[in-house]
Amino acid sequence: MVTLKQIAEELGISITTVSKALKEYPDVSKKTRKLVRETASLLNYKPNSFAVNLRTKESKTIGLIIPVIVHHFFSSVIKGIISQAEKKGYLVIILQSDESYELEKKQVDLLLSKRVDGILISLANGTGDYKHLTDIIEQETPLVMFDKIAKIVKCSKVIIDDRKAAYTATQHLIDIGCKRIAHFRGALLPQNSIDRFLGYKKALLDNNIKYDPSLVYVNECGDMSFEEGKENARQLLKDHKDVDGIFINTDLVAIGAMTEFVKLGVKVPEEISIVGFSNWFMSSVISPSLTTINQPGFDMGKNAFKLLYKEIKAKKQNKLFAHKEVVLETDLIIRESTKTLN
Amino acid sequence: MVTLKQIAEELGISITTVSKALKEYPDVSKKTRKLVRETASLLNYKPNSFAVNLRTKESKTIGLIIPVIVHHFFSSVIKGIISQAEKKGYLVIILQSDESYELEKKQVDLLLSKRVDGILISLANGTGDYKHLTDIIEQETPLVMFDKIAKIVKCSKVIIDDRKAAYTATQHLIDIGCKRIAHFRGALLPQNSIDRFLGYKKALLDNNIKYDPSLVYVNECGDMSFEEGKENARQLLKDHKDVDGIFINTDLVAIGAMTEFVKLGVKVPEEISIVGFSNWFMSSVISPSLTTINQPGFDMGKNAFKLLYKEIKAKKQNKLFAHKEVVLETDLIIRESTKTLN
DNA sequence: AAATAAATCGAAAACGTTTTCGATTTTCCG
DNA sequence: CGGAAAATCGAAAACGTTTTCGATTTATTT
Repeated sequence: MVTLKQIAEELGISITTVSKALKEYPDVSKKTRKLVRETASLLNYKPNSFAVNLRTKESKTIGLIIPVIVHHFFSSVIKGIISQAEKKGYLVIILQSDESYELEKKQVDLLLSKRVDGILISLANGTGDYKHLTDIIEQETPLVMFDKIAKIVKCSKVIIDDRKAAYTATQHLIDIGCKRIAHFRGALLPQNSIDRFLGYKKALLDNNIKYDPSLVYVNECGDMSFEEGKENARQLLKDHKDVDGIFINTDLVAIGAMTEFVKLGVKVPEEISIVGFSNWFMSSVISPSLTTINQPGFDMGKNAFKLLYKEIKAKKQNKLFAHKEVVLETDLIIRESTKTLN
Repeated sequence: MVTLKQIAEELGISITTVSKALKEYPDVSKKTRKLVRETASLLNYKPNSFAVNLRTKESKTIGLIIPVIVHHFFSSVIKGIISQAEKKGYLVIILQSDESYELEKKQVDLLLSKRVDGILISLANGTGDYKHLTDIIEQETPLVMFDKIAKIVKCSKVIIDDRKAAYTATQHLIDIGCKRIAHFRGALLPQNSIDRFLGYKKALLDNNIKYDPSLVYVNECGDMSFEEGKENARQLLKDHKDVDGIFINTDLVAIGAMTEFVKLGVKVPEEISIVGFSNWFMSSVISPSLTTINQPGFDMGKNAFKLLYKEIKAKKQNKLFAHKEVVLETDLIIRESTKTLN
């Protein structure tokens, strides 16, 4: 591996000059600048990034922690982050928390000890304590949270308006004539889950529909899976014969439920209308296709990195940066799983 | 940020001793070892990884280049790689080539200049030149390729037996009575595409079915998308009225084709049987569900990292390591899109 | 108690870069 | 041609760690 020293010896000049020449310091004459550039590329010189990192105290690398990777929404987010990071010359290290608080804590420690320039995180469902996050902030490592956030933690965030989106979804069910609307809410803790539930509830109340807690299905230790949807669907049929609409936290769960309904002879949307959440690609190709809320994963990733980048830049210049909260637009995509009743 | 120096000053001993104490050198007394450990954790000492990298010439970080991220198979591979890397204390930087040779080359350069400890790669469809790969090997950076490989390049590989899998898929169509079997092969270049095509062809010949090139649909600049499947399906109906079975390179394309057939009133599997490839989760929940070849993404990721790890370890010990080629098992999953004709 | 062996420590170099600041050279102008 | 100003260069410190090897201390033996 060729170093500055070798180039210097080759040309009979000092390491300093070589370094400055390569960084186009006005300090060194055009002639030597050119000379250095040429022999550098001739020898195929590549700066030793380990040394650069040590010297500059930055690695142009950020860390990303997400609950799951094999997931349409999250992999879209990853893509958004990476594509944006690339533009600014940053690399991204990906870790997954597997929806476990303990693992999430460990991954944060790992990233901090690796001294990444910043951290992007979407919380695990089980995360209720935020010490590991405030630790990041205390160490002055830029942090931005996206999608599954903790409102308390003081940092930039990029989210959607879950409450509004859930309201829209529920209102749609009401508009097409549903009278008994259930909700599969997933876990209890995550902010999204809370907000979507609140949106659902508010839509009911605004339309003078009595809120019935027994219509809300919680899966405390759930994994938002296909199976979870099937189980909830079976349980729902046992508990309530009169439900004619369901707003479900996630497309995958919704698809599981729909599959189970079809299997048990319950017609969707004729007997039960279903609205999902996230707009997984899958939802558009199954039959019946799923009405859902579009959640812009790629955009969310892009915006998350952009915010992080601003924080990193501000920190480098010792400026302080007012944390921002970006709220992305969602929209209702009406497909075959919901139909006006008559 | 606390350094070895600060601990040394705190205890009135040398930096050397502190460093050795923390690494449990037998060289330093148990008493001072304990003392150092305690004050280190008291001061919340974290070794500066930049300095460690520079000194040890390794970063415990590997690079991963894949064609696409938002993709069931590839995201499974990512998960497999990350989970295995974590066990060995490695972090992974992910880059995507977006199926572009140019971008792939750029990403390789990036990783090499970042001096990652090793590189994992699955080739872009357009990659026909391998200079960038041999460059990696020449620089003595461990390299292993997976799934979309170049046979010529001398390095460890983990793949499936695409030819055999395609043969099995085609044989299944023949077994259920199909006489005119088409093939959507995707791009021309990738090894998988070639092998799957050869498997298809061999199955036909072994069963005394004449191979008809006009039944093979190539999408040179295709993206293996849902849309591609729809287009091919339409074209096929125009070209050939008598086709009763199709073996399709990828599930997503297969699902696109199936959707189009249903839309155009062609019954699957009654009129045309379809076999896909990869076993995307989606394939099990659509209707009709898709017969396909299961491709073990997670396992492939795990094995790829394991091989890379062996190469990295061998390199550190200056041993040479005979490149290995791991071939993973696949299996045919029969679902509703194929049915015995009568 | 002296001689030897064993245990424990630390000075210093090295990894390769960046940057400050002083030194030297060149240019320019009267 | 002399002097000041501008242009060009390089010595050296610093980033924080690891490791070699010699020095010092302690323990052991005769």
